[in-house]
Amino acid sequence: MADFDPAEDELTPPPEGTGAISAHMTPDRQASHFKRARHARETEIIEDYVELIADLIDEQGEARAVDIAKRLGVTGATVNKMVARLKQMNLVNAEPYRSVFLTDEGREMAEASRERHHIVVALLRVVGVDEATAWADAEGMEHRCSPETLMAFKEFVKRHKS
Amino acid sequence: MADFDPAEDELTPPPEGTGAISAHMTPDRQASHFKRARHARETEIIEDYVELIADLIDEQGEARAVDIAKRLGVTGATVNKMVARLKQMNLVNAEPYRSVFLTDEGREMAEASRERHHIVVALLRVVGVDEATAWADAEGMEHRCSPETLMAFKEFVKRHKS
DNA sequence: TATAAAAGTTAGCCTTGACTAATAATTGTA
DNA sequence: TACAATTATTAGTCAAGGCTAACTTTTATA
Repeated sequence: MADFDPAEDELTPPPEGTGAISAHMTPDRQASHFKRARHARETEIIEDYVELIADLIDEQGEARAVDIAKRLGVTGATVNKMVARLKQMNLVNAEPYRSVFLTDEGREMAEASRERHHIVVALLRVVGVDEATAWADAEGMEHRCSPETLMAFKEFVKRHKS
Repeated sequence: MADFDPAEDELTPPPEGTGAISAHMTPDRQASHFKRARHARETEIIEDYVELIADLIDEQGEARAVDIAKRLGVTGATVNKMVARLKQMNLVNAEPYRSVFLTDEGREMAEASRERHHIVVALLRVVGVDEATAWADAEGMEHRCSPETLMAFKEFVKRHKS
């Protein structure tokens, strides 16, 4: 978690051939894409936890470790460790043997994440992906879309739905 | 790398509310989405390496560790370790102090990966994402699309490109 | 052809995010 | 209320994928 420097992350202009290098796709620009991807991998787990905690609170009034574990398909021990990390990041409040709550910051992240999730699902639906697949694939794609892409998705969906 | 069992990966039908649980989105179905996502995270690095090696071979006739490192934005030591792993997976052939070559299996993976990459870029372009952003975002999204979604993208692009 | 520069290798360390197993606390119920 | 079941915590392990530093091999050039 210390690999991605937004300052050096200039968006890379397109190559011309197969996906290969060109005058525009220099090695270090390509490197910045990969750094961006690595950074996304690191943050998406955090976002998944936070979004799920928000869902549980909304549905059941509280987010218990055991439910988080069940829905993520991991063990309670893993959840416990992760919650400690989220707490340290000031995304959740958690006391021993009590369920987990979101801080303002955490809720903000959850909302943002959830909105992205929905936009991606909507876009997939519009381009013809069936609903089940859309929900399955959105889990993952949502973390890799820049604000620009999400905005484009939103606009596109608005213009094309129904 | 031993978490995802395709056998239990039934696609999850959609929920109805905010993204929350419903009769269709049972906890273990949601868990399978997250397992799928974790699996994708594990394989995408492999795919990035393999695709990049293919690019380098096509462009320069060979893939040297130093060039791989430069384009991925990692150190040579990291590349070395990863190449050893790729070799063990029978995706590349590599001899000490020589550059890296793809096995048939590796080239197959590279082609598939590259094709997915291009489809995603094309889809993004069609829905209005600018070219630079499309290339940046495709790095990452390409690994998270199911065959169904890619097929839908392909069809959609075919129907909509100017 | 020496020798310096570049590239590759190896060893050792770190963090993340999983796991299991053992233990402790809480909760529900007979 | 006591006890059983559920839930949470802690400790220790593992593999992946990064890193740096030291060293070796190859390549290029003075």
